[in-house]
Amino acid sequence: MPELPEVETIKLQLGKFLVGHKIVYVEVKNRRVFQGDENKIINAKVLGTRRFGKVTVIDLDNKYSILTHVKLTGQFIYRGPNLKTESLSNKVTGGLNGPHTLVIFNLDRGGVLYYNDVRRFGWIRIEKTIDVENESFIKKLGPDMLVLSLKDFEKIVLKSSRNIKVHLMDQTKIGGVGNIYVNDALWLSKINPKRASKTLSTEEIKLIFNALNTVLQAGLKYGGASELAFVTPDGKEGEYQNHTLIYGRQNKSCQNPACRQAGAKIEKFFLGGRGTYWCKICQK
DNA sequence: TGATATGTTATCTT
DNA sequence: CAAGATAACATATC
Repeated sequence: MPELPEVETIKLQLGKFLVGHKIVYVEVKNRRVFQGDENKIINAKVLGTRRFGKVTVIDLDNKYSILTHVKLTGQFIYRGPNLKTESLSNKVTGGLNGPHTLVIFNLDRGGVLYYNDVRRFGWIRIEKTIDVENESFIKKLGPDMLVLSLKDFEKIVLKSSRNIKVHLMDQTKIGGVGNIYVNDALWLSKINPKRASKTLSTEEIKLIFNALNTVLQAGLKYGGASELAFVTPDGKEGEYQNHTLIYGRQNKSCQNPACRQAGAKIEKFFLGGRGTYWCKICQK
């Protein structure tokens, strides 16, 4: 879930809800997840939000920024005056201020931002705004898939002999692409996930490039995929999990009519330790 | 009980 | 040294 569309959704909603709020105090319940000195952000006002790959950045008016990566199960949930409805998905693990709530940002005017994370893989860091782009993780990121040109994409693809699926998910090569959307994009472009990157033709690379943009835009339109733990900062779920093309569809028919006619079933196997879905009829 | 889970990284291997 | 492969991180759920 937290791939480019999910993180972009987090960025947009946090921007909408937090801008103008002042941070009054921060309760840190887990020191591994919250790295840095929370006192540096007290009394600071939120200016805006940015995204680098799967990292969200919250910029403050005192020259500091909050950087965060939600990894697999991190959740940001806002409650307060900028919210229209206070609905809360039951996917919010442990509820608000529950056993999995690791950080609570108390804001002015009665606003609160909760960070929940069941598996505690995610992190929140405090950095000077001027240092954000030199932060170790962000510095290593490849160009963001949403702004990458076809020409640059082709160069990146042709550089590796690994299978195309694992290569596309390498954040140091391209920022933002994860397992759900790469599976769907390779199905849409009719390319076998096992194909060695550098053996792909210019035509095939163009198909993958267009397919990736198509599925990422679909993910954005649906507010992300919530089939596991992802929830949006307004406390709701995304809908992309109900619209996947091949992800999660093992043993079901391929959605391509010709393959369905032939009785083909989606196969699941592992590539780079991650679940990979493949129709052996149409994905060559 | 064992397999699996959207991400990243440290640590081998090649 | 670099690229690639694999296990590990912590915990819940099926």
